[in-house]
Amino acid sequence: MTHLNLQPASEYCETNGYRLTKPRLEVLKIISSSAKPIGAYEVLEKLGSAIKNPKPPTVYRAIDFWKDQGFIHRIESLNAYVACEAGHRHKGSQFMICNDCGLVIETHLCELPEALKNSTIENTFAPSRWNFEIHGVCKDCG
Amino acid sequence: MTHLNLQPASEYCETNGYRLTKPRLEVLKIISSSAKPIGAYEVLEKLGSAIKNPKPPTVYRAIDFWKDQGFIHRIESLNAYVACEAGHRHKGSQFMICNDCGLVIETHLCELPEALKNSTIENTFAPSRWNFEIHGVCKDCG
DNA sequence: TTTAAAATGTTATAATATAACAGTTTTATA
DNA sequence: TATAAAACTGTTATATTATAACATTTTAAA
Repeated sequence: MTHLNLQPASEYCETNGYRLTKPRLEVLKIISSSAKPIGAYEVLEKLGSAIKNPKPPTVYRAIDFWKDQGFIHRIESLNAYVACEAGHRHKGSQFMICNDCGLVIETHLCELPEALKNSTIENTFAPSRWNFEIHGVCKDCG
Repeated sequence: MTHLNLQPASEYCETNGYRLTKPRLEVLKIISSSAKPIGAYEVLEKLGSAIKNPKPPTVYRAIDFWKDQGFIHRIESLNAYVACEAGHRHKGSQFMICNDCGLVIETHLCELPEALKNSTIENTFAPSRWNFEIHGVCKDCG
């Protein structure tokens, strides 16, 4: 268990009129408890101990819900999901992914880096969301 | 057809002792000719007019080959592939993806942006490759 | 308190990707 | 130039990831 504080999610649902249902709660627990990004079908397996014979749509719905609300992120290069470390909605995500041990470090930027901002302005492109995935080797593996 | 200059790829193979086989050539042609990122199974369909009854592994092998050599990139958030616009190997990719029309603009950075570099150094993480995908709206759609 | 909205349950299937192994083509070397 | 090794392709099957479609249940609102 890395960081299992479900209160923000719970409060968020309360405040915004979303239901904190059992599938949602359990899926968030599973993803938040995972030290590493976790695949949807691994979540599904684990979900089996809280919910009787769950099916893929149950997992994907909950994943989509939390993703939309910014509580989890999808690591595109791994087809896997991680709990957001920031605990708030943000437009962009940055991850450093260790190719050796699978550790993922989320870094926090509130803005697009200048170099990219400049290039988007040059191209007159209006960015709304972004996802940066940096692969490499973490300090323990390096 | 956006930019169908196959000579660099051909020369690259020549120089490095790789074979420019029919499946490789045709797959590169198809991806290079596409104005938008193209999915593997769409490549497979198109490949049917050059090669008799091709199968997924044929496409994926060629895709993996060109990807490894840096001639094409995978857009992770779209499960699709584009020809590299830089025409050289580079450690990182940056894309701006229009959510309206699907246009993808590849931008060229030789280095990680400072803001990210700093955060990787802080975390003592050694980056080797990266992929940045920025979604938004292009000037024609905006 | 019934109605609408939100959410789940369930079955089936779509979309993306790879494993495994036989066969072929090319290259290197004897 | 014969032959062996390496690189590459062909083919069958299947794994992995994700969603469509529709019936049912739960909750909130009128």
